[in-house]
Order: sequence, then C-alpha cells, then structure tokens
Amino acid sequence: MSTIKDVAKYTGLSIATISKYINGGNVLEQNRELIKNAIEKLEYKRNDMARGLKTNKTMTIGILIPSLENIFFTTIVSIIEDILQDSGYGTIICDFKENVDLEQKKLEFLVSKNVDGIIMVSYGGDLEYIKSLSGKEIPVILLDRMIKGVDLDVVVADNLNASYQAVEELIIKKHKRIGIICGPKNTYTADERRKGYIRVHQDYNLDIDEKLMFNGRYTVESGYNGLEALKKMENPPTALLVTNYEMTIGAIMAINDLNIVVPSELSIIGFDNIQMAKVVRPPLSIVEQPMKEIGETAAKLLLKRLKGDYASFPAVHRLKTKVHIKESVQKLVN
Amino acid sequence: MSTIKDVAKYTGLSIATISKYINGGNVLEQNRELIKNAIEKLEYKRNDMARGLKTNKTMTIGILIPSLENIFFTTIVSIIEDILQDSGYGTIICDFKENVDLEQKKLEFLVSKNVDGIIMVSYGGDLEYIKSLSGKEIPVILLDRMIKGVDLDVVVADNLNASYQAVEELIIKKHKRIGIICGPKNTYTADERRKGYIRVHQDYNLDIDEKLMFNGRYTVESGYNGLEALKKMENPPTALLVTNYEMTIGAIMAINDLNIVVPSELSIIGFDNIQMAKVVRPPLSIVEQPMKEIGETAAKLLLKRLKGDYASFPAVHRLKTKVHIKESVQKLVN
DNA sequence: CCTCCAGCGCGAAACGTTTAGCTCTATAAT
DNA sequence: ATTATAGAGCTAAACGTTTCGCGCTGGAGG
Repeated sequence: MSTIKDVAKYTGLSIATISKYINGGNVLEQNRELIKNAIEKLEYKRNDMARGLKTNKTMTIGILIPSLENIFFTTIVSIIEDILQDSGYGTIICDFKENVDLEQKKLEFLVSKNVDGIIMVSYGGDLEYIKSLSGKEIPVILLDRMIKGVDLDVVVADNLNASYQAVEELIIKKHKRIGIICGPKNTYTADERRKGYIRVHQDYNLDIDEKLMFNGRYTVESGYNGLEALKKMENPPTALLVTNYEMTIGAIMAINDLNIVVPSELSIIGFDNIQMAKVVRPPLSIVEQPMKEIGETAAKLLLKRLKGDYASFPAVHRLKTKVHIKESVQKLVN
Repeated sequence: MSTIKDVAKYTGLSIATISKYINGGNVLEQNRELIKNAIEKLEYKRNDMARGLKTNKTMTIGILIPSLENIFFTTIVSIIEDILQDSGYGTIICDFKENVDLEQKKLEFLVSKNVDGIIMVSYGGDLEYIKSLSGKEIPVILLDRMIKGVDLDVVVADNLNASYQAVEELIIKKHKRIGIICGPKNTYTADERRKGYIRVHQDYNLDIDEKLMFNGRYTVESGYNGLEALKKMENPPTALLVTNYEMTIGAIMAINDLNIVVPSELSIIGFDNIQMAKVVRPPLSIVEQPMKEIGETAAKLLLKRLKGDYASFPAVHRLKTKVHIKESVQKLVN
C-alpha cells in the first residue's frame, strides 16, 4: 500500500502539498494533474486511521435502533446508510433488542468507538447520558421519538395526525364506536397517537369511551390481548385502529383465532407494513409512515451538522403519514 | 481525554510498560495494581485509531447482506453483531439491495474502510475480487450461499435436506403431484433445494414432472407468477413447496386473488418467517432455517480466524433446518 | 564465586497523516 | 523603482500507540 510519502516522492512535491490536494486546498493546475496521475499510478488510498489520529475523526456514524428485526427501522437504516456512504461515512449499526439497559450499553459502545455522529431511536435510556453527548459536540439526531427536555435534532412522523386521519376515515364511514390499540403510556409515539384519536373525536363531537382505548406494549402478544379484550367487552367497537406493526400482527392472529369476519364484524386499520397488508385476507388498510423521507431527512441533517452547520438547532422535522384504505374497512349504513 | 503518556507519568513507569500492561504482557504484580488504579483515576481509554495506525487493525468487521429489509438476514446480523461486540469489534453493515453491481461496490467500500474481517452473503459479485481478498489475509466468511471454486469458510443451511424433508412430508401425506417454486438456476441455495426435491422423489420412486418445477427469482412477484402458472397447468399439483420468504408471500397473494382454498384445493409449505406463518389463514406450514445457529457459528468462526487460528480451513458448516407442519397441509385420502 | 538466563522495564523509532508557520515568487499598487 | 500582497509550496512537529533491541536485576546452576 502506497502512502502520501510515495506520492510526494513520485511527483517531486512535498508531503504537505499532497495533503493539501487531497483535502481540496489550493494547488497549481499543473501540479494537480501531476498528483492526480501519481495517485492513480501508485494506487494511493488515504489512510483513515492516520488521518483520524490527527483530526479526531473516524468517518463512522453510529446508528442505534431498538431492533434489527423490525422492518420499520431497518428500512430507514438502509436509506440512511446509503446517503452517508456517498459522503464517505461508514455506519456502525447497533440494536438493543428493545431493552433499555442494553440501549445504554450500546450507546456507550458507539461512543467508545469514537463515532463522528449518532442517529438513534431512544426508548428512554439514560437521558443524562444522552444530554452529555450533546455537550461533547458530537451531533446526535433522534429518530422516531422525541425526548422531552433534551435539546437535540429530531425527525419523527406526524403521529398525532396519523391516527387522527385514520380514525377520521372510520368516522366518515359512520363508525361510532371505534377502538384503538395503543402503545404504552408515557411513550412518545403512543401518547401522540392517542392524542390524535381523542382530538378527532372531539372535532366530530363524538363521545370518548375510555374502555375503547387499550394500551398495549407494542408487542405481538399485547396486540393479541388487546383485540381479545376489546371484542369481549359489553358493547364492542365496530372499527379498530392498531398503532404499530407488531400489534397489528397480534390483532390479526386474534381475529383469525376468534373467527371474526373482517370487515362485516369489525373494520380494521393497521400500521406500517405494506407488504403484509397485501398478504392477509381481506387486504388490510394501513397507516404508512414515510420511511424513505424519514431516513433521508435524518441523514442529510446529520451531514449538515457534521459540517458544523448548526442553523436552526435544534430542528424538529415532523413528516406526514399516509392512510391507505382497503377492503378491511366497511362503510356502515344507518 | 488522557493518554498512555499520562498514565506513564502518573505511575512513574514508562510508556512501553503501560502498553505492555494494556496488551496483556508481563508486568510486576505491584505495577499491575499501580497501573490499574491510574487508568481508573485518569479515565484512560485506549485510542483505537492510534493503535490501528501501528497495528493495521481497525477492530471493525464488515457485514454485507443482500437487503436490510429481509428479516432472515437482519436476524442473523443481530446475533453476529452481539457476539462480535463482546470481543470489542464494531460492525459496519452494508446491504446491496439485491443488486450485484452494488454488491461489488459495497464490498470495496468495506475493504476501503480497512475492516479486519468480513462476513458476507454473496449473490455472485466479482468472484475474482472476493478471491483476491482471501489473499490479503483478511478473513472472509461466506454466509447462506457457497461459491464454487472459492476457498473460503462457509456457513450455510442444509438446503438440500430442507426441501427433501419438506417434500417428504407431502409425500407421506399421499401427495403425488407436488409443485415447487424455486429460485433462479445457478443460484447455490436454489440448486440445492431443487436437488432435495429431486432426490426425495427418487427415493420414493415417484416420477418427476419438470413442469411442476417453477423457477422464480426469489421475489414476491415471481412467487405470484409461479403459483399462477402451476395452478393453470393441465394437471395442477395438489401440494406445493415455496422455497423462500418473498416468494411465499407472492404465492399467498396469488392464492388469495385466485380464491384457492387451502388446504383442500392446495396444500402449501412456505419458507423462513415463522411470524408471518401465524398471521395467514389457515396457519402456514414452513421450513425454518436455524438463524441463531447460523449467526453464532459465523461469528465464532470469524473470531477464531481473527486470532490467526486457521485450523481446518476452509471450513464448511452446514446447519440443520426444521419443518413445521400446520393446517396448510392436508392428508390426501386415496 | 562466576556465569547464564529469565523477567521486567526503558528509550526511541515508526505508523501515515494534518497543519502552523515559514519562504519564495510573481504580480499589483503606489 | 519600491513595497505590499497573495498564492504556492515547504519544513517539521504532532497525534497516541506498538514494538524492537537493549540494560538491569536477582536467582539458579556449575
């Protein structure tokens, strides 16, 4: 492997000039050409480790997500990775298996690896620690969930209006008793989605029956339980919104097991995974989050911060979702 | 951030001795203690970049998979990552979006990042290039697919016996005309799965009707087309094996669209994703690959190679699969 | 008592960059 | 003609490690 020294020797120029060239400094046109050829000829490749030693930059970005088995996150990661790679950054991806203790540990791992920036989805690990990072001038971007009281850039879906619009579709179709299977209390996304549900009821002057609001844990099992509970109640809902992918799966499993006919016995709108929506019968209506946009926005924002551009910090990007209505939703006649 | 120098100054020992301690060399017990305390006190952290500059090790492993949106691969990656992290390695994960050109590019990216080792799933990129890596004494482990004529460690599922056993289940249930939706010709996994199909037919003295063997492209769409084609033929199969996750999805979509009743009109066994198997109606029989085992085996093997232990190189690990029969398969009466 | 040797520690060079500060030259401004 | 200025290149130090080769010490073997 040839080094900057070899290029210097080959061209007759000094090491400093080569370095200047590499980093885009001012070099005479004729020397530019000379260096360019030499680099090609000698197959010179910059040594990121030597460079990192001087600059304290590793050219790697840490990405931390709750689970690598959750396609919502991995899709976003895939997009982020591509964009960062075009700027020469490698990405170290960690998941914490939905475990808050592990979240902390993995975050520390990333920091110990000297990443230049972090994009993360937090389930509420050590907020103090996360805050302390923002002091270390290593840019951190929060994905999917905001954290109260932490001044960091954030990219989220418009969760409130997502559930607002989904429920609105059901209301327009004359449903009066609409159930919702939500995430845990005090979880950002869940709280927002709950707010949307409540607000649309208010806007349409519909009463809210607290019993129709089931709080799950964003797991398959809790989705299953939620559907069971709602179906067993005295005056069960005629329509239902399930607010994440895993719980949607659980709910559908319960629907199958209980032999509930969709949509005549229950209209249902799920969340997130378009592909699955096509596999189940009848085709499932879903709320689609703008994964591509989320990934792009986060990656570009991070790149901007890495360049030292802290304009409008902390920025909050709230991206629009889309509701796809399919045969799993029925219009009630009254 | 304190350096090895600070520790030396603090303890009154030389830099060399501290380095020795850090790397597990011989140091007097009393000095060990001294150094240990100093490190703690000064919060000394080894600088991997400086170290890397000397040793040419980055303590990062490259992982290359076809798609981050394929849960089969991401599950394996998640396991690998955990194990490597326990040994201090970070992992740079790249996907190539099922695109062979991109495979090559991403692989080069990983190499340019000076990873210490690579675990990859190849769709058949530049074999010469991959071979050249094995010359560079950077260990490479092939996952999921073997490549002919390349001497590298390999961890794969026992694809041949996977389809053998799945089809055997159908044969035992008296099916005589069994269809298979397979991957592309000249693809390792697909060829193996085809072989299993053929061998079990031979072992049970059943004729093979070439028309029952559909070659898809491991995509949702080709699974859909495959089912359509098989169903439209003159003497359609009574049972079907679909040999990857995406094509299984496609096949189920087609079954829904064509209103085919499972299992009375068609028995079906799918591949890979247990969760999905529970969501569709009736519950889907599937072939499960040992993802956990695959990940563990690959990670541990790589760790071994990184230590310079090249015992039994190149090693081939062929791991057993498991067939889960559910209501989607029916026993024929004759 | 001398010689060897192992164990432990040390000094210093090296890894491949970046960058501050300098010199030199050519041109513009006076 | 003189001076100021900007552009281009150079020298050398520094980043934080690892490691080679050496020296010292003390105990074992003769």
